[in-house]
Amino acid sequence: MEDGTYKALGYCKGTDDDEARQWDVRADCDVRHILDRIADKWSLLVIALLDRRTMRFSELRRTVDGVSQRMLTVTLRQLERDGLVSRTVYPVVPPRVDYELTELGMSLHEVIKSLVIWTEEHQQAISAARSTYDQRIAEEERQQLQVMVR
Amino acid sequence: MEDGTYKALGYCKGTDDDEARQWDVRADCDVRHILDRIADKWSLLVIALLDRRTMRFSELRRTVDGVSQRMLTVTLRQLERDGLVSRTVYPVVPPRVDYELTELGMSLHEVIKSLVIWTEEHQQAISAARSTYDQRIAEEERQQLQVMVR
DNA sequence: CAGTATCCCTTTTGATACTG
DNA sequence: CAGTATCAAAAGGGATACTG
Repeated sequence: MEDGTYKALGYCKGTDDDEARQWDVRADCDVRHILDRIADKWSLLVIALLDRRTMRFSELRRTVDGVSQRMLTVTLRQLERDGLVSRTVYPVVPPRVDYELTELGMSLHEVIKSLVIWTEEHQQAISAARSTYDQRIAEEERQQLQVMVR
Repeated sequence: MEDGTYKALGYCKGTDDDEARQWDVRADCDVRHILDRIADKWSLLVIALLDRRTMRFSELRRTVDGVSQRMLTVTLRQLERDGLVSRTVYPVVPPRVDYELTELGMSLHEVIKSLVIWTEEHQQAISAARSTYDQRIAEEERQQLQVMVR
């Protein structure tokens, strides 16, 4: 549960010949760590689904479909910590907790939306590429066997 | 090494009350699986760094900084399989292999570029949010202790 | 309902050694 | 150089039980 301690510090090295490349270049620690969090399976989905309206925990649990209670809780906590999602607890008898995107979260949502849309638009192309690749590999392996038999 | 077998099939359920939500909604298997691949730490970085020019394996290894040889290889293979990156082997004596984005990869690069830029632009905001959150939690824990002592 | 805490298994990843 | 193979360590994640 404790965070703040990052395992791989191998990233953080001084900038050397940087500034030469286009833009990402100074992949310093902060950006990398934030990207790691955002480029997370569940984070991405939660932000993608939390579009403009609040959702209750159970609603998210059902919507994200496949996420365990534990993972959803962990993910939401991280997003809350990063200021991307706000959490509102209503002190009613069957507990009720609402989640919604913050301003920051909404700006990220736009970007992630593009990513999801890209994926939807190109899933055919990717599937096709995979088939082609798999076939090529299978073919190559077959030929390898031929060679070994001789 | 064998792929094609996905662990969690819990995702893939029929569409029920879908179509009601904004856009992600039909988070069917394909899109989810592709997103999982793209929203990967190393994939993201490789695509981000592979901007418009070819790079050799060793160059990528140095640039991505922190990636192990194994992970870079695995990542590049996946990207190649997905048709996002092309791999060119030169049959020279110290082996030389060039990687570059395909058309498909370049279109994805644009989207990922937005994501990286967003991250760069908002890293301050996120850091601030984290500090605020951590302080709030620490404060709450302190108060919890107070209660328990009585 | 919305969690938290634990246990435990699986997947991921890094280190190391070896090869064309 | 650009991998592949193997193994051990670590992180991720599920199942279950319990709580305010």
